[in-house]
Amino acid sequence: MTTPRQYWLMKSEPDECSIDDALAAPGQTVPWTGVRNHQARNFMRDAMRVGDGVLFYHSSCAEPGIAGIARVASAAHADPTQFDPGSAYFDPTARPDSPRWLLVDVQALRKTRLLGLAELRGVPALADMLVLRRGNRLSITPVTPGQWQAIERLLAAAPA
DNA sequence: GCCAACGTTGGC
DNA sequence: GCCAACGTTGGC
Repeated sequence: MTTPRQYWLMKSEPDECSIDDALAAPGQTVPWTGVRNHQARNFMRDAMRVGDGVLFYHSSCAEPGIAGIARVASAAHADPTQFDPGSAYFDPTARPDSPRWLLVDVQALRKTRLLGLAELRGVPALADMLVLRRGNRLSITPVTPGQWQAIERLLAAAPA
């Protein structure tokens, strides 16, 4: 029995880790540190599998949108920044024997042209995409196979 | 800087 | 368990 491949959108602030930063990292792989939301954490813990597709999204920046394609490269494991008093993500309530916060490693596969929110909102097949919802704040959201294919079609039709 | 949306906190 | 206050997110 094989687990069907799943797809995700993961937000990163490019000031912290852009698609270029991820591609420049050893193995093009970065630890997805700093998730401090239970729902997003639970997606990583309970639903993500190595090899799942990832839309690498730039948020809180001049040009928000999908900036690259990546894959989930590890199972969920403890996010070390929760134990680091010097980190902005330090969580004094987290204990090493029972970490509260998890991360997965994400391997960048390629940079894409920036698919901005206005363009994405113009694609009927993406109308229900969670990241396009008003008030959406969740940093990791599931993407349907149909949405993933629509993104691939957009990129194939206009690669740059 | 503004502000809508939503999560968290804490008094009761 | 309710809910108002507050903090954070994130596009604009």
